[in-house]
Amino acid sequence: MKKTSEIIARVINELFGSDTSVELTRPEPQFGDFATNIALKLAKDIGKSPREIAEKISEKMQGNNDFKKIEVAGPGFINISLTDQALVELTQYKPVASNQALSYVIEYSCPNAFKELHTGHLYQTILGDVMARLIESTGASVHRTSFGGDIGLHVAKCLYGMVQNLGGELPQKLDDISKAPMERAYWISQCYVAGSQAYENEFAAKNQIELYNQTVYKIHDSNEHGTPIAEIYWTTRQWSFDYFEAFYSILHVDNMRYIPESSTAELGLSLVKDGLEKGIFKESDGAVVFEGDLQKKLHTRVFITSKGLPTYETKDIGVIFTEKQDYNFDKRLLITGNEQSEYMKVVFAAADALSPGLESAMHHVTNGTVRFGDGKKMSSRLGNVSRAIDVVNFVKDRIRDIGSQADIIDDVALGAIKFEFLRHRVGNDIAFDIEESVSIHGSSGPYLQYAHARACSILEKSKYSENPEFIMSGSLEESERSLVRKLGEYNEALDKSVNELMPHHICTYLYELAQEFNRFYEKSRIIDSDREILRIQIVIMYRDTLARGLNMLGIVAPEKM
RNA sequence: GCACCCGUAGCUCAGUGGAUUAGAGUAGCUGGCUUCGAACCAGUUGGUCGCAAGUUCGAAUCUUGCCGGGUGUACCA
Repeated sequence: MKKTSEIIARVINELFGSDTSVELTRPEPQFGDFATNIALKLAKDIGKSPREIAEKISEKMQGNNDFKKIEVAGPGFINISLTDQALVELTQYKPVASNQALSYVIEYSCPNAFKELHTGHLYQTILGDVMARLIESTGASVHRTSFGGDIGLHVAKCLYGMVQNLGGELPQKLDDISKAPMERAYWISQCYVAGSQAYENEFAAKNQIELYNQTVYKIHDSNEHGTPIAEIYWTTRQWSFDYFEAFYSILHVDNMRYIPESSTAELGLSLVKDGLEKGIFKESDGAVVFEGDLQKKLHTRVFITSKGLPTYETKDIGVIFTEKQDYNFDKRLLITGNEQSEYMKVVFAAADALSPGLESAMHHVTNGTVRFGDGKKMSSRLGNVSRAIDVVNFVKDRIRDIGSQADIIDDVALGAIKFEFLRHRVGNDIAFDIEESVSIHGSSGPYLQYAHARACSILEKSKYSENPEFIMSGSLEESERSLVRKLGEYNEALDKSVNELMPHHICTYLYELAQEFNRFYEKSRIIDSDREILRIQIVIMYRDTLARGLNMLGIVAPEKM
């Protein structure tokens, strides 16, 4: 594709002396393999009719070995058909690792300690993992981080609930709780709910919880481990971290470094106080604020409260600089829900004021919220529907019902969940219909996994499947050509996903690819056909492309299912 | 009030740094398995791309104004 666009650019330069980059699109197959509207774009500058320009360009392109046919269509589109040989070459193209020297930080998932992961975390963890894979594919070194609260009111509420549950500040009683990370997390979350309710309803509890809030800060300040309440705090905090690890491993996403808020508050606080002296921050009603700017569409936000406590803003400043110190990132990608979009603009602007240039190195991607397509059905079957683990288990059960082989149920269930989340454009809300997501028909993870398994099964039956070289003699038949053409588009879909940080392009592509294969398969006999050698080569390319795409999405491509 | 995001077929979504005849899945209807895995394929029904104006040879896509939905708007995280 790049090669073709360069050829056209050169031709334009020779004809009209202007330097332009030529963008090619993939038109309907009947119009050719590539198309460009460059003539229409040039018409104004050159002062000739688009059609005339297109004719000249196409004339000059004739005779190139890669092109079978070049036509001018409509108002001045140039439609290009490649030779079969050139089409096959496109499938061989490998993208170059262009970001080898760059250091990336990508922060996502970000659950609070002492809480369970909900559906939003599930989505974001999957999305962030794929974003990281996409960036890794360009050769950059990627550091995955997750940032969350291990201090604050929610922790105090939880501590209160735990103490009630244990019958006092009795850390030794924690031994009676399950050893399993998921069950421990469940217990902690139950305590949080109880503590939360007590906070709302009981005056004495509210006072005690506010005391605990102070206590937790003190525990950190003095690194206190001796008191019973400190012991409960440190132990269950670790349980929380263990639970995160356990959950990420269920999802088969790479481990990330969890940066707790307690470790960034101090750094953030000192940076903001420095900034206050430099006039970056201002005092207002006893609080330290970053003043908004109507032009830049920033609103004013508090960084240090009038009581001297750091807000989330300051902790976020802390984590930015922690990551800068530890990884010296060139780019920092942050993924959060889109409700934080305005908030984060302010934090980024403040960070940039503290260290000029930082803002341009940071990029905030916001994801939509996960809604439930059929709320009624969900809640009756699942109870608490917002828990991530319930969604995972539900999908596993459904996949099991369908009758998949036991050893790949987890892979298929995860494939279903991941694909369902990833096929949507990032930023849009996701209507998660759980029944639909486990569907094995249509645009789904299991459909693609099945497609892969089927290709593997065909290859197993042919004696030519070990042949690594693509040998082409003669020309491609129509159904072969359509599939080869589609195979060549993988790299374009990947590039698009990387450049836009939009994984759904790969999803769309893989589904189209599988459909194209199924059409080919209906029409063309493979095994025992006189074109078996050629067709097997195409199936190999197909299987590999499918596997590469699925792996990029963090989905296992099974050989059997 | 102001700011940001969204509005495409009954439902779920692609397509939105302009382009040839708006596409998929799903639901409905029809046809195709003694044949390489039918978890499939083919055909069909279904759309004034929220509304209106503007820019252009050309707008789902860009601009403006409305309508509708969501979110955010200083001491919670």
